[in-house]
Amino acid sequence: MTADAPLKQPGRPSLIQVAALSGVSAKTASRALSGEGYVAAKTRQRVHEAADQLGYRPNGVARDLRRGAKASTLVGLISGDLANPFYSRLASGLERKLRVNGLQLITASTEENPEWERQLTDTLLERRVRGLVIASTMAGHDHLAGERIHGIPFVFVDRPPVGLSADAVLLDNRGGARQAARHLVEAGHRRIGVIGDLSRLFTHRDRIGGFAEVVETAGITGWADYLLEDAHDVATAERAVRELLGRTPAPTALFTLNNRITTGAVRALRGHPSPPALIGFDELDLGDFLGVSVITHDPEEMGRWAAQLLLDQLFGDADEPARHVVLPTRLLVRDSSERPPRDLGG
Amino acid sequence: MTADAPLKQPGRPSLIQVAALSGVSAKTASRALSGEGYVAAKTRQRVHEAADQLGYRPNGVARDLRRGAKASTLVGLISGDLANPFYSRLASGLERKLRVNGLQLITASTEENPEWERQLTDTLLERRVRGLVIASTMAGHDHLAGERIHGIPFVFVDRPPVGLSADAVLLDNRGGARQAARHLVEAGHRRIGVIGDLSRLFTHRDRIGGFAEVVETAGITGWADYLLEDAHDVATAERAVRELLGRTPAPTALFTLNNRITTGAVRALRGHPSPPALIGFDELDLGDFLGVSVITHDPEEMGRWAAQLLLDQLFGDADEPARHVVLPTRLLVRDSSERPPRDLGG
DNA sequence: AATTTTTCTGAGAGCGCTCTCACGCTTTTT
DNA sequence: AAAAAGCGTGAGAGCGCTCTCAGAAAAATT
Repeated sequence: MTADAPLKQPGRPSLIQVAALSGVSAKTASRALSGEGYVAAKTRQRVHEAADQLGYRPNGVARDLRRGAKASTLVGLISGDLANPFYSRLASGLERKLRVNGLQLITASTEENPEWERQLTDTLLERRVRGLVIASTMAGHDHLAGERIHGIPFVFVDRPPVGLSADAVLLDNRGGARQAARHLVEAGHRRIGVIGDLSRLFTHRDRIGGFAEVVETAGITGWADYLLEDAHDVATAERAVRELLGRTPAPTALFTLNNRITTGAVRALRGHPSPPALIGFDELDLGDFLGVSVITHDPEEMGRWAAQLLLDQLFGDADEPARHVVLPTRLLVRDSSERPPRDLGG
Repeated sequence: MTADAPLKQPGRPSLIQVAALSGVSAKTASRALSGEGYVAAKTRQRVHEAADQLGYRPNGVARDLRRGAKASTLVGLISGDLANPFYSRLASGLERKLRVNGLQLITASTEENPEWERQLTDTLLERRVRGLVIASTMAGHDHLAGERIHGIPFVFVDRPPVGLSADAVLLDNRGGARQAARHLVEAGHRRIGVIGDLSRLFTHRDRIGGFAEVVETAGITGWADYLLEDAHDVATAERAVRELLGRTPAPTALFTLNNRITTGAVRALRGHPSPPALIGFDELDLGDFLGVSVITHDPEEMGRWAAQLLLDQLFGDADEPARHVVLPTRLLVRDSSERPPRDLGG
């Protein structure tokens, strides 16, 4: 079952056929259907009837080709994982702001696979979407270098462009991690387990960097022994946390570097007699309910900003230099981080 | 800031220019870049170098126009709310199955707004995607009547087509609701609060229907007094549950008709001295953790089936009649539904 | 009555690509 | 030696639409 099977295509009616049936020229039919220019009322009606009768649907591909990319109303969002509430909220903010400006959002998921990301960006760029918003999982973006000049604007979100100057909306990952670390250190924790996502991701490295700053300033050495990386899904994170808690001495606190990992940690800590303190990056769906302290931020706002930058590129001065927007994070203290450090081991 | 601002388009290089730069005809350049047909090795290289130098990117719109819709690799998914884990899991199953068949998935969200759904389907159909998967929020689908014959295949998911014969993948909503109702009734509950989504949604009506069957057979009258509808988001659901619990007599059990509503109920029940039994439709993110009984099913499987039906339409016999696939549900009993009915009132 | 202006329509070109058809060159087969 | 087959390339058409340009008919102005 491959792409060459015999598929029959009865052929859709074209504008020409609608025009023929209603006894006018193609251009007049076009005018009647698009509502542009002068068309006599009864001509318009005749054309519409013919179109309905034939089941005509305009060919947007041909229209786009003729009009050029600037006519398209589609904006693409490429993200790693749509199931992640962070991205779906970002998409939601983005979509709303685009919609009020007459643009439609379509999204595609790469599942953090650079090869698929490349294929998807290529497909969308070749299809001449109006603009592209990318949460990239790739190490470099040289292949996009020509795009900005050549017309299709794009904006990076969550993760910055590498080897390329382009608009971006980022989070203050470093600052957020510092807030979390400071909170734990000030509560007296010295052994803090850190569970991170894919180590190649920029956000991840920045968060570890912020954490490291604070703990090293506090004179804590050997913190890296309690660092586990590449826990990309909930199950892996859960296992990583169990592993950390089984050590001697065990960490008295945990810092989980994104929402999925936090979820895994919550699972691992369930029913634990003396759970370590816990603080996670990203808000959690039932975070308040579960009493989990988090470094929170506003994904919708990130989406809105991405839309704004895109709109500026579309309708503003094309010669503007690339802009970076950095959004703040906020420490939200709930129960989970208030557990004092109890020294169990050595 | 509208769509007519002065936007400068330096113009992207076309195949013609690549051909000119490398001293060959357009057709040869096309062959060299697409890797099809015979091209001398050094000609191919020359063309590729010229393309790189100019920053050439093929115009997929023109290619699609020339080749016809059958060349496209894009399949669209239109759903009500991508942030809902049900849809994102569905999208995930769909995407994977499409990908191994060389197709790419793009998704668009309607936020349950029929007008936007219409716009998005139109846009995607006009852009000649290869196929369309729709979780429709519309009351009728006459406007799609011509599509199946005219070429672009589509599959309905979660919600059936109305006024139209088309492939669909549905859930056994009625059966699932019966399971839930039976479970509660057999535990002795007589006053069961039911909180539902938008009453116009097919899934919703079917679930209420299944519930009604069971309770009426059990001789329970007046159940509709405890039915609250149109709780489309978590907050509304939470309020609805509080309202129900404040009544005299209060319901001894709750049946929440989808995951968002269940989440709202969990919130409302937090810290309640004697919470009613609870069972929800759809699995919950931390359902096992929270101990919430649910009617569960497999959204990924639904996505895979949708892909299968689409592929069959694309590569199989075009004259096949429309098919409907109904997927089973399963009762998953956890703590929340084991609370016995205690009579508080009347 | 002659003019300008407004309303309505159509012929023809062309967006950028790939397809059909054709021609020449080289290598292999009869 | 000729014919047949395999390679490598290009001219020209056309996918379905909208644009430019232009012309005719109707309405409004002098």
